[in-house]
Amino acid sequence: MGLEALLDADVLTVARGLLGATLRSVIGGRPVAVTITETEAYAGSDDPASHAYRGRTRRNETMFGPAGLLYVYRSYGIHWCMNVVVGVEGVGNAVLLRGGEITEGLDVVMERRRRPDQLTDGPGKLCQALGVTGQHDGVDLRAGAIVLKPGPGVGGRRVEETPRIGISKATGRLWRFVVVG
DNA sequence: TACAAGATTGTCT
DNA sequence: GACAATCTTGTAG
Repeated sequence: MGLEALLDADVLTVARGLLGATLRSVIGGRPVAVTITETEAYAGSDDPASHAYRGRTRRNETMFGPAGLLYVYRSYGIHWCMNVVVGVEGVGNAVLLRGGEITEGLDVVMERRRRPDQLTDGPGKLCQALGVTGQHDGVDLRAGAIVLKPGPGVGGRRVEETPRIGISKATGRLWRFVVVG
């Protein structure tokens, strides 16, 4: 599936479809690329766990923009988390990127993160690895410092569906997708 | 205007 | 396993 078609699909379909896709950033002249292995879907006004549930605010404004934008927000005042905005403009659907495997720029990531282990096994770490911060909120993922391109898929690996992490509402929804292995 | 809670992570015990 | 760090939003007074 091409990127355009994927971004137009249902948020759950996109969350699953982004597994195996490549996310590449060139920030400060240093390229880093990862294969996405973990995502979570957030469905705007229909989802009590979503930032967009209570309507549009200054912070989540990007979520209501057109599909293909990057929504970056600050978590617990310290970390950055990134989402891919999907669906129709004005709805507030987005897919949170939680984890990936580094395929390019490993040395850059090692330098950015103090610990050599656990490089990209969480949303905050993934952002730090790629060099993504709040100044990248709202950038277009088709062209710019950060580019998203659909991959060949997850291959033969199994995909797990589990409840989302770190939320207290709507935990019954299996909207987290993880590539096993 | 004040305060509690949150899509987290790193450090200390 | 517990807790601090630190900022934005929503709700209460």
